[in-house]
Amino acid sequence: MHTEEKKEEKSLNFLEDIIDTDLRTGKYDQIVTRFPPEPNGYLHIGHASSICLNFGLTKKFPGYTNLRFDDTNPTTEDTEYVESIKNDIKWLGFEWKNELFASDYFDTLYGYAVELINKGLAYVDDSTSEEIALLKGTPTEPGKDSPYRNRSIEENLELFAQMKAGAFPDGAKTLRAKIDMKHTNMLMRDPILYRVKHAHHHRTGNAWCIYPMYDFAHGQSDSLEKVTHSLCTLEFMPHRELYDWLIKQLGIYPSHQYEFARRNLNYTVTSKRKLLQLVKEGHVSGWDDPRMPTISGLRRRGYTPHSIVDFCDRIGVGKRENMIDVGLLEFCIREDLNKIATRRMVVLDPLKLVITNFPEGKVEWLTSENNPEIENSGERNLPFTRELYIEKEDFMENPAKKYFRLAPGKMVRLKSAYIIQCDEVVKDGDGEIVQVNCSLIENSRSGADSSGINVKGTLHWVSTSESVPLEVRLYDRLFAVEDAAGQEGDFKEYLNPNSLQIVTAYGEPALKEATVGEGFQFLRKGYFSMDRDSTKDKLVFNRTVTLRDNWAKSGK
RNA sequence: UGGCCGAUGGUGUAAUGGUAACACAGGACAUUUUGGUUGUCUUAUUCAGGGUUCGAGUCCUUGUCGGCCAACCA
Repeated sequence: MHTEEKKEEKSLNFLEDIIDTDLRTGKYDQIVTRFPPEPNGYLHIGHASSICLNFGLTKKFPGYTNLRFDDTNPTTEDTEYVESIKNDIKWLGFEWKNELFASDYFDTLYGYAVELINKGLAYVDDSTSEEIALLKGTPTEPGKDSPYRNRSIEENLELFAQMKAGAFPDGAKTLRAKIDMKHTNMLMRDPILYRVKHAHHHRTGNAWCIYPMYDFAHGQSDSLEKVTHSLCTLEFMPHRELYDWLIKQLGIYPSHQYEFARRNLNYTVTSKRKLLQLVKEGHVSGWDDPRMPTISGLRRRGYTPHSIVDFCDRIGVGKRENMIDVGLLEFCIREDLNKIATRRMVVLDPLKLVITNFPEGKVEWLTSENNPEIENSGERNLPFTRELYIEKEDFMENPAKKYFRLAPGKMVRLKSAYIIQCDEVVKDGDGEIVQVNCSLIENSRSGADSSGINVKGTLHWVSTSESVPLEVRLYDRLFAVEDAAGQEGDFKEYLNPNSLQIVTAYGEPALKEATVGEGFQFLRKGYFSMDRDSTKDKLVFNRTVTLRDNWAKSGK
């Protein structure tokens, strides 16, 4: 109850405000939104924001959301993308009312075009692409009429029919709206409605050789579906005038377009074109490479749907250019995983530690909690042996001030095990530390500690003999700069060369039970997710995100 | 020399003419068998000038800065 009240008190964003007004004034009884991806790439975090917006609105207000594929350009689109898009939306936890395709409307759209011709509002243009561009003018200079602009309705009808029948090669003719070549909005300067494209379409096959342009498909599709609020990003703002013009001339259901600012994340790029380039040129392993800001990449990285939806809620929606700190995304996944991820101990960069007063060959089974945040999360068994691995960085021969890990003569606790004291440092011929010898304090076992000793540091550890080797993929940000797309030159020059580091790590045996996609907290190291590359003999884990680390932050 | 849109802490989002708020990030302390978590405290904000008003982040105006617009892409 109380939380619901709180929710209602939360102020509305500008779109909710519009909808709230439309509903209260009785303009609509319910709203209809749609998520309209083009199936020419995988969905990314920016799309997630749009999905949360469109579907979120119809969760909050009466109405529903359709999924509509904007598949009007057969040369770039593919069913592979259709499937991945559907999968990602479902994974995020949203359900669409109707699954639709702009290509379902090709017949209707053709009819609309004929209607415009009959009204003297469209004509067939023989100009080449270059000629059209030339006559179009520039943002500061008006355009000029095409010499084909005043063909008779009959001639236009005949030519358009021939275009459809396949009488002309690609690019030979277009159908254009007849609006105003001097219009200040470039999109109103006789926009192209249809182009000739002898291409196989992923759904209509070879049935068509002319395809509608975005502007002649999107608004009409919205209208046919009775979409009330058609949300798109800011760069489509100039299209709204054409959107409204077409609806008015055709006299069809008046959907309305509203624009919001697309979300940009720093240290990555969110442009399907650029992401496709990274995939095609092999800078990443695929669309779902864990470094990619795609939904599938984030999923493989170990992000949960909840964390992504939460992130989208937190960043909200606005109308200004923005660059969101990826740190917020990381906060969201840490917060989620902290509550749900099972704890395990894994040493990523091993240093051998010998407990000199512990018998050789003996295995003592200890227990440790699976998740301190969950009351009844149970515990698992941990094998403790004479030889252990600890993290290299958890030992310093000459400790810095305020370093409370292991150092000569110092004591630390081994998590869920004993307090140990460092007695001796062993080095190789090069002076590298290869081993530390310690002794354990007799009465200090976790849960049965009567030693009375208090130590500041607690280290994670694994048994050298009982642990399992793991491949661990340590991911870092894809780009070295915040805004790679906005830099001079090729954005790929700014890729972070150290975005992936692969190490062999040693994990406690309980990790053998892990399943693909399962998320863990590797104690003191971060959150990790088992990768699908794992086999029975080789377990692979992706680092989702590190833990917050105040010690590292303080500069050590 | 055009048109359209925008400008609130470092970042993102609120405040709908009436005390500039929330989250993240930053800092400090406490707690902690994870330098995690948690708790408490804290730093920092209305692009600039002019106007309307008892009162302006909000309205008007000028300027500045930023974004978008000249694909047979969406």
